[in-house]
Amino acid sequence: MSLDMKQDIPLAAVAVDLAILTVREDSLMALAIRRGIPPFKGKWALPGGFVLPEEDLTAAARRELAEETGLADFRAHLEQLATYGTPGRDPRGRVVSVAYLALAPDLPLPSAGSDAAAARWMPVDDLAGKLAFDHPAILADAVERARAKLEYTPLAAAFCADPFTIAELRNVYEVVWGVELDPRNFHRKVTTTRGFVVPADGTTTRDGGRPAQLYSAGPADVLRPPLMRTGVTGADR
Amino acid sequence: MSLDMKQDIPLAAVAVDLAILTVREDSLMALAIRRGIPPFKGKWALPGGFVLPEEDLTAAARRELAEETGLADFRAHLEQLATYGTPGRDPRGRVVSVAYLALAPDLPLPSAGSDAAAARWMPVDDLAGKLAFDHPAILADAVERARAKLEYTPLAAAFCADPFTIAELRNVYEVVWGVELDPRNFHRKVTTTRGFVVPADGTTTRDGGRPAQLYSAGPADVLRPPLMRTGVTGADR
DNA sequence: TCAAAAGTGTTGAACATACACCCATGT
DNA sequence: ACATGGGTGTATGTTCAACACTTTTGA
Repeated sequence: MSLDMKQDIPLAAVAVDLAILTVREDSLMALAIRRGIPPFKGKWALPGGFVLPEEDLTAAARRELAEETGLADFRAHLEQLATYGTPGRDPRGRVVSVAYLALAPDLPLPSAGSDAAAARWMPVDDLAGKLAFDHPAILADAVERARAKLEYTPLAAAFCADPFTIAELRNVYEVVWGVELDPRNFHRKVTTTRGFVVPADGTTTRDGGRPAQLYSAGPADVLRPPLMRTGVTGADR
Repeated sequence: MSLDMKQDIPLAAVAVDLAILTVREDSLMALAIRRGIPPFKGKWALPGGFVLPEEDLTAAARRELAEETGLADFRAHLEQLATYGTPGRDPRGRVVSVAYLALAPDLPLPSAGSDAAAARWMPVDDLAGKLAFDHPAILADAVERARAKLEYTPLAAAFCADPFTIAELRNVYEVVWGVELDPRNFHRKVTTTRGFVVPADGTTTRDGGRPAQLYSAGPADVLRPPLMRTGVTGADR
């Protein structure tokens, strides 16, 4: 059953790397680990590791996510980002890395992972020049994907601890996009778009001022209709 | 330098598979090959092959594209789609496949590829139940990606032979989306969106009726501004 | 002359933006 | 009382969808 028995098929190591993003205060952050082993020992990198022989790619990503964040049931959106396999991207040899994008609320400071000397949130802007391997490119692609996805999916809620206020959700957009949004129009848009958010029990004054209604993310599989327009006309949707 | 010298890192074969889509007459088609070698000999599959030891993933995809279509400089849009690595997806052993999506104009019937007994365009709907491996899932993802990308990028032109008429471009949307678009509104929308298409020399009557102005795809790197709306309000763009 | 497709003008509805204004809390 | 943020109402502009109408060819 082994591949190399059949004929001369080149082999490679397969890894997963994770770009775990969160919104903290007023900047977009990513989880970085300081590498405890060569190559690039002592440098910062995205969390990741090799895929086990009988392990699915997504399972490997979930495992790394749990390991690196230190939380067993870390609630986060996880999706495949892209695969990076340029020869020479890893000095150890041919390594093809499947990168995953995770969006997480700004909750627990991760305790140091097993094989990581240190793990911490760092602003993506600071991180761009610090990362080992081709991780700067992976991170850049991750940020771009996240920015784009906020435009046409209700995914922003993945950055918020549940339940959240509309203002907290708005802050996600403002930080990720680097723009200011009108609180009143944003409130209307988000609350009137069916399936985007659903009211939760209670209110909070943690943001100051008048108590704010709490919300949860809408059911994941609910259709999110005119969040986006046709863009080319005439489609009757 | 070999990986297995360092420690026990599991290895896998890395392949690329191509979902090459085109719009023919009135249906969306994909290029399929009839497999000439086991496994699944005689069954239909997406074109693909193993990545060479010192070959970049994109280069492997381009190589396969050229090989399978039989054209050296096959003009087509090519982008990475997703990576499929579930254990057992290939009976020969652990094979991680990086799938690429290609959008091509309906031009030359491909001559049979090297290791393919036959290669032909087939409607994606017919193909769904016929493909080997997990290729039905790959094709489904490819079609979904293509559908989505038409909504917010000027990519439809990749399906058209250059230069093309607005009606031909409209046909792409109608076939890919399975909807009817108003020719008049579509014409206005496409021609007034800056950077989407640029007028080419001459006109044609190949579609019958009054001569139609010919167009080419807009410069790839031109910004495609409000092809999509903010979707969440307030961003001043 | 007629069919067929290209292309323009126009109108009402839907939606986005901007902003006036009121509400409910903590201090 | 007043500062702070939550939330609603409303006017104005832009875009979309529907469709009447004119233009230019081939048969």
